[in-house]
Parts: sequence; C-alpha cells; structure tokens
Amino acid sequence: MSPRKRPLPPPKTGRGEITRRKILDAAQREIGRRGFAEASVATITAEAGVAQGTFYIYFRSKEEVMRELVLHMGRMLRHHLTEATEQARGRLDAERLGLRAFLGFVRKNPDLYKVVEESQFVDEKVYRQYYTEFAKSYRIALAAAEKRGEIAAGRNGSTTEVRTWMLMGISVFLGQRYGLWDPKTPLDPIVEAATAMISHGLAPATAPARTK
Amino acid sequence: MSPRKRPLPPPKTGRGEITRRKILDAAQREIGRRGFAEASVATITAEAGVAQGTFYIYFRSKEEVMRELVLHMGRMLRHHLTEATEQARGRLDAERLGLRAFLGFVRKNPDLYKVVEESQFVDEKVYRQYYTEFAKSYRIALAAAEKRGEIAAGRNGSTTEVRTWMLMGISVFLGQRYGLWDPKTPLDPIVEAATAMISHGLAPATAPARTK
DNA sequence: CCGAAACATGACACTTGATTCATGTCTCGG
DNA sequence: CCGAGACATGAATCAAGTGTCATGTTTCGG
Repeated sequence: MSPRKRPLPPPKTGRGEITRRKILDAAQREIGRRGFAEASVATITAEAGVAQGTFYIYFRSKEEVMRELVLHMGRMLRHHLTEATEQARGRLDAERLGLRAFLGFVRKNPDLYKVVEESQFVDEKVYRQYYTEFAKSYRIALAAAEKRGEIAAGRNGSTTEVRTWMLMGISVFLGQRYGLWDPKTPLDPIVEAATAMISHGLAPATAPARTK
Repeated sequence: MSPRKRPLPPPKTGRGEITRRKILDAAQREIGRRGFAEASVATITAEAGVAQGTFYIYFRSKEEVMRELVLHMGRMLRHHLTEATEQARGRLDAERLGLRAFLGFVRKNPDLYKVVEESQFVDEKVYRQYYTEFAKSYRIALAAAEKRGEIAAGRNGSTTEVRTWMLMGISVFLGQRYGLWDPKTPLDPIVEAATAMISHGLAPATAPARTK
C-alpha cells in the first residue's frame, strides 16, 4: 500500500520554498474544507496558482501532503500549548490554560484541525503517532504532578495513562463541538465548566473526596 | 453534491431481505477494515457473494450504505447501553456501567465503530446527527441527576451541555485507545480509573470539594 | 400452476482524477 | 553574465471504479 519512502528533498532555492509553501497552504484549505477525497490535486494546484505537475516536484502523492500537514499541526499546536501553559500555577491551572488555548487554536485553524482528524482514515500510522506522542508528554506532566501531590494519586497502574486519554478526549470533543460546530459561543464559560469537572468530577460537593 | 433522496423502498420478499442484509454486513466489514475509499462496490458485492448490479437494487450509492450503517450503529448502541445501565444505583453508577458497556461494544464491533467515525468525512450531517441525538438524551439524564442532587450542580448555564460532550469525548477516546488500538488489556482497571476521575476529578483528596 | 412483479446478473460505457513527461524558463554561484 | 541545476508547465496517459442496462431467474398471490 505505501512504500515507506522518505519525503522528497526540500527545495534548494527561495522560489522553491515559496512554491512548496503555497501548495501546502492550498492543500490545507482544500482538504480541510472539502475532505481528502474531494480535494483533487487539480483543485489544490489551482488554488495554489501553479500547474498540476508542479505538485509532484514537492510531494510524491496526495497522501504525502497530508502526512506533512499532520506533522505541521503537531509542531504548531505543541508550540502554542507550551507557550500558553508556561506560567501556570500548578497542574490544574495548566489544564485550564491548555484547554483554553486548544479551543482557541481549533477556532483559528479549523481546516488544519480537520485534516488531522481525517488523517486517521488516510494514513492511520501518522494519526496514531500524532496522538501517541502527545500522550507521552502529557503523561509525563501528569505523573510529575501526581508525585508533587498537586493532583490525586491513582489507585491502579493504568490510572495515569487512562487520565491522559480521557483528557485528550475531552479536548477533542469540546474542540469539535465548540471549536468547529459552534465557533461563536464564548469560550470562557465552557472552559470554566470543563475545568470544574476536571478538577472535582461529578460527585456532589457534600461528599468528601475519597480517601486512600 | 447529494440530492436528499429517500432511501430505496425496502425489499418485498424474504429473499430480498436476506440479500440486502448480506450486502450491509459485507459493507460494514469492508468499509470498517479498508476504509470508505478502498472499499469499492466491487469488493463489497464480492464479499457479499452477489453481483455488482445487485448492490444498486438496494442502495443508491456507497454513501447511502454508510448512512444506513450509522443509523444501525445508533440503534444497536442505544439498546446496548439502555440495557447495561438499567439497574444502575444512581447516575455515577450508570456512568460506570455505561462506559464499561461501551468499551465492550467497541471491542465486539470494531468495524461498525470505525464506519461511524469515518462517516464524519463522507456525510457530515449523519455523523453530527448521530452525536447530537446521543447528546440530547445524555443531557436529559444528567440534568435529572443534577436536580436529584446525585451529581454536583453546575455553576453556569452551559455546564450540563459541556459535561455531556466531555463524557462523550472520554468514551470515544478510551474506545479508540483501549477498544480499537489495544483490545487485549483488561477493561476493569481502566473503567475503574476512569470512573474515579469522572466522580472526583483530579484534585487531591485533601482539598474538600468546592462549596457553592 | 401461471404470470406479473421482484430480484439477480455481469459486461460495459463513462467519469474522474492521479501521475508522468517532454519541453521550456528561471536562479545563482563562479 | 553563463551554464548547470532547479523549477514550472499542462497536455497526455492510464488506472479504477461507479452506475447502467438488457437479459435472465425466482417468488408468490390468485
């Protein structure tokens, strides 16, 4: 299905850089809006303002462009989140700031975000890697916070991993619901409600939190 | 793009019923495993053991089959969850039982589950409807539990809706991680860890839950 | 047990769109 | 300011797969 070839070598001139970027931007818009199947190389290159053949100077196939976009999103988002959570006052604060930043990011880059989600059905490997890598650093941060006592220690061995995926699922679904589908509602009340649940759960306030 | 036609009339004979079902089953497997793009009508009918043309006696297009499968999954899952949570001892218990049942369902029907996820990129409308309908009944159940005092009341107006989507996101992501990607790990510790977080959140036990 | 309706067949006409390639044009180090 | 890459073009090639249809076969009510 896919000969695991390296990406084509990067452009060597300034002109090349620019053209490649134009194609990548156009692909992001086209694939994000119309979906991978509908976005033909023809429409991408038209949108980019270059000839069809030019596409193949920089990418081996439509799938390769998609991979590239997923990687790009990973870098962008990571940077965005790192910056947003830099001066958090502890883990729970970081969760709040991170969620807030994530939702903002999705609203600002809906096309790119959709590309990543669709990548699951085009190149599952790159999609898994995207989330697995995210999970890895997330998990490390959570484990550290547990050790520091900033968040509750888990009961069993899988707790930290499970929490990681739960938190990612929360972000993704809120991103879908309020980032993509309903991009106008103010984010602050949403983030507040979400943070409260992440911090204290659904149990009523009267019941004291569990003791070890 | 898509003339919003009614589905083709159902078969009138027993033979027809059977053939239609064979095609639907084959489509579920093929689309689930290979993805919508790879699963051609040719491979679906081959898998079903019927001729290509037979497909079009029952479905207008590949997309229509997909819609049908999403609806089918909705009915199946709803039934499964209703049954599983029937004798829950309260909302938090229902969450635990529901999550457990959901993960089991995904492990038992990975193909169908993947079809639903991919439907997002084939017919977004049916995908949104799938989740929106789920959210509606979920929300009602949560609101009732809030009123009964079984779970904490929300601070702002969006709390219940936000919680709904958070909980769905948690299920979906755990379903992906432990249902699809890692179908062997025992579910119980996962469900336990997840339930603990849903109930009490991440905040350390020493801090009392917030007061109004 | 008959005939109309329902169902089944599979070859094929047609679209569509990805990828290639022969032919130029530009860039830039020397 | 020259020539060897580097880059760009877009028409042509080619593969795939969808949906149709003319031709049978089966079902089932009367």
